Amino acid sequence: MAAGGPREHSAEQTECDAEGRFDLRLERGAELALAFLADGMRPPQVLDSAVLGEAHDLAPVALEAGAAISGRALRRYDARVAKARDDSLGRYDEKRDFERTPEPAAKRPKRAKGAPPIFVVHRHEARRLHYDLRLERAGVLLSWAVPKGFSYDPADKHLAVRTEDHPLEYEDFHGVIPKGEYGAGTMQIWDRGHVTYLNGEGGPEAGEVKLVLRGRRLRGEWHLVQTKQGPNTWLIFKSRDRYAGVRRDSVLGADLSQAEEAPLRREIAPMEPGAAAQPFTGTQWLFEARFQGRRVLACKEGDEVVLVGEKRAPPGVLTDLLKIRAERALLDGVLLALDEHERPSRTLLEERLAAGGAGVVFQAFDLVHFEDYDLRPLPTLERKAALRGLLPPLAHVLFTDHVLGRGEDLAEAVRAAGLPGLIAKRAGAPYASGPSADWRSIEIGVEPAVAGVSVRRALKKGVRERSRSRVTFTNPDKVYWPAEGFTKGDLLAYYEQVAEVLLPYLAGRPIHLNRFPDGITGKSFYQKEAKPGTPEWVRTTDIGSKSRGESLRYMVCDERDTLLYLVNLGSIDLHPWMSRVESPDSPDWTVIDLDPKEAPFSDVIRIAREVGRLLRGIGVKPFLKTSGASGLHIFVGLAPGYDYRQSELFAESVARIVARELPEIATVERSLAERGGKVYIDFGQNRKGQTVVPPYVVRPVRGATVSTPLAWDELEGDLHPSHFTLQNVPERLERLGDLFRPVLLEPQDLAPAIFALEEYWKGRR
DNA sequence: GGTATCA
DNA sequence: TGATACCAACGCCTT
DNA sequence: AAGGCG
Ligand SMILES: [Mn+2]
Ligand SMILES: [Mn+2]
Repeated sequence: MAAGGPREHSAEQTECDAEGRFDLRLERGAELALAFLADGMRPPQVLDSAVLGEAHDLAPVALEAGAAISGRALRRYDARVAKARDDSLGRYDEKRDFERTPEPAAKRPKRAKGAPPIFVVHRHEARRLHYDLRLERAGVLLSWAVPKGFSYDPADKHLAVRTEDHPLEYEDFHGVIPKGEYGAGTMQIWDRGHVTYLNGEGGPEAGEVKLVLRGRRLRGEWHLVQTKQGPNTWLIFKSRDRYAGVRRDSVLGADLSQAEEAPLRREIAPMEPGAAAQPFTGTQWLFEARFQGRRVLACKEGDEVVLVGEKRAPPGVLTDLLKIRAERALLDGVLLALDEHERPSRTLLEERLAAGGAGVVFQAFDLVHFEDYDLRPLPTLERKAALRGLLPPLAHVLFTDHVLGRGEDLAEAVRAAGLPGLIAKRAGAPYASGPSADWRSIEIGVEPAVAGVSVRRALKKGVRERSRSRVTFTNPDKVYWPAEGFTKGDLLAYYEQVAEVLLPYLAGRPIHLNRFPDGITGKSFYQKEAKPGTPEWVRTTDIGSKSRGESLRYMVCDERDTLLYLVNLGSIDLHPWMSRVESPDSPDWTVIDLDPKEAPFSDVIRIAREVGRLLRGIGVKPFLKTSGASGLHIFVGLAPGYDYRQSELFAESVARIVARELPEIATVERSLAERGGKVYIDFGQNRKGQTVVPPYVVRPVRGATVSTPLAWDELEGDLHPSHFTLQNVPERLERLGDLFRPVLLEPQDLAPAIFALEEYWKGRR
């Protein structure tokens, strides 16, 4: 093309200009950053104080020295500790007066030769709560103090301070160490079991220990790594294996301490209801819906999965069973097939089993055995918690949820859903064989299900209804998402469900509405002002407007009813300010918004990783979520007192640095035409009166996607915003909790980060 | 989506 | 009473 | 002053 030459040339020109501007703007950013440090922010001490903050209770010398002395003091202290440990247990004896402490003196008893080494974790309520991990090696217990405890999320790296070796007898010790003695406070055995060293027994000396732990809380592969800080400063984190994933400190997130160590026996007689009953309410009981299907025990042992006594095992169920978080497990449940109304059908089940098993799912409701433990002695509630933790999200193996106490409410919901009945289970009862009085079958009169209302939805809805809302819902059947068929009622039901976790991100903040009274394909409009006719219980606040001189009466969504009112107005997502009425000029978070427009989502992922890496590198903890539309949001919670200018400048510096590091795929260019298929790193939302959607709001786009907090290690190839919708986010929330909550609860100081960012920038240039 | 106004 | 009209944001930047 | 952008 004739015009190709000149156009190419001008593109080059533009790029040159852009590069030039980048540098200039970055310079300016750095200067301004310095300027507000001078503005009275505290001097930078974050890098060392972060370490001290973690370690100071465990390193008395560092504590005395105070924050100012920083990492050097720690290293000196560590060196002394290391030297003193030359005689492995010498230091242990030295610290203790055995006339006063109940702890065992070091005698080095012999263990049976060839016995597998053990580990024990003490929960130690000393000056500060911590967990002492002790590993048997060469006749002593190597010990680490872990202040923040353990996490099954491999992204969580927790400080572990190497402490003096303890004698083997300590594995059985628990009790109270008297005041004035070393480590005064209560010491409990939190977990124990066997350990295998994956990289040999020399790991502790080499600065890296890879372990497999087999306990009731800690299981699977863990990794201890010595840091550069000093010989006693280590990190412990979960390695990736079948148990890894969620942030919790015990495998399955359940208390298995009362389980009985035993081999797996698959030929048990399943527990049955002892008698029938009418719907009732009772605090000792939990209630599950009863599904029409085929009762079966599912067994996994290594790579072998079977449905006990069922020859026609559906392949989808079997492959899903391979994915549960256990080497060995026995699950109790029913095989079922759902018709087009999501209602289980026996005839359909028989048909589908005969046809090879497609469309058949296993609805699990109990966990009988897990790894080395017979769970039958555990209370029903604990077994269900274990089962919930055992199951990652699977298409063919599903968790049967329950309600506590309110059997009559569930009966209502179940009746509306067209299911045959309930099972009541005594919450504290063990798992028995055969009929038991601790399970009761509850029949309810079948009523034809309301057309179009799915079983799951009806169950949730019915059980939820209790506190009368002040909001009357209009047009609940209006279709808001034509492609998916989701209605305004679905949207309201979603928000009712997540209100509790969403509200903290809305409370106290003026709110902008983007209303879609005719669904996502209809016309929409923005609204800030509370119109006359707004219920008097909706909180409002007057905020001056520059362009029109007068002030506007903004709404503030403090409560659940306000939320539902706003949603009923046709608001699909909600747009709260980043600052609150009480401090309107001080944002509570900084956001970096990644907008792909044309760019592939894999580019967004790469850029987000880079932003995360940079932020962590300057000492702040970033939080990640999907925007719900097409991109990602990275949030940093802010300590009180920063203004929008500082917040934006910080975001701008980060955005420009990352755009410069990934020039092929990232840009800070605001004009769509100039972006050229790159991901837009938008820092400009950090202004007063601008908004970015908070987590858990539904977006007015195809798929009814939800802005969903993510763990950083979910940033992988097949991640996509479309995976998180109004249908599945409540379940995810139930499973993972609110990953974003630290943004509000653990706000961070920007000043040290800005200083570190400058250092970083200078070093890079 | 809600309200005012009109026939 | 039902049908219909009308209304519901803004700041900042580029051209 | 108008249009783009979020
Ligand atoms: Mn301790
Ligand atoms: Mn965005």
